[in-house]
Amino acid sequence: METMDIPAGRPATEEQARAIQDELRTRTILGEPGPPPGTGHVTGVDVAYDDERDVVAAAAVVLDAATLEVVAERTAVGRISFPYVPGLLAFREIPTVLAALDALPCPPGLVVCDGYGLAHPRRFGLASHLGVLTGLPTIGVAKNPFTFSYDDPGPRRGAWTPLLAGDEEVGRALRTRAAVKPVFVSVGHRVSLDNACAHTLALTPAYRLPETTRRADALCRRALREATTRQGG
DNA sequence: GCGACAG
DNA sequence: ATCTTGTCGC
Repeated sequence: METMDIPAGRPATEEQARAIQDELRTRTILGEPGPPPGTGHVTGVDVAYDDERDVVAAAAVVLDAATLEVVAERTAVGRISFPYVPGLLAFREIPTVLAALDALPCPPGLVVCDGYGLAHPRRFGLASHLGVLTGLPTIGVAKNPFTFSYDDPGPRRGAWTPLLAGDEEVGRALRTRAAVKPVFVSVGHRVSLDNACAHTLALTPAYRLPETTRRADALCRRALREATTRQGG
């Protein structure tokens, strides 16, 4: 992956973190469609924590978008740099995620985040933040609606409804499995909402959550277990 | 002021 | 996110 040219700056306070979000938000690109689903690479990133031991492990798993087979995977381990604060998740996850992405031996293509992008109190969630820092196309696929509202989509796979912040559409509740709770898709950087949903459906041939997320989740948990297991556990 | 609140 | 046993079902 290429080097980032934007100062990330680890905030010391929540106030500083919000100020960084407000500044970086102006660099978000929302006018591009993004890569077509089913082509190139699609990469899942996820993070696992051991707060007790102050250890965090991130994973990046690159899939072939056409076959969903694993092309490459890397992990990174570090210390926890920020507490979990709703709306400031990126500051907790991104340092280690960047390290895992940087270690990849091939271009990540589209990056799928476990969380939100535009659907965020200041319209700058984890996926937006990661996209701006790396320049890569990113989307967010979350398991919960956070503070946003939505009407339940129809029962068919592919059905969706707007995810709303008041009257503003910040994402979609998308049904990826028939009659199963929807996922919550929002754009990060350089991808349209239509395309983000198409990618999400392409990544969910068998389960509610994208294969990228499932692979990255399993891998970062394993990395965390191995990191803590050979220390003091 | 109180509760809710991505992971 | 993480703490945690069994259990229903394909």
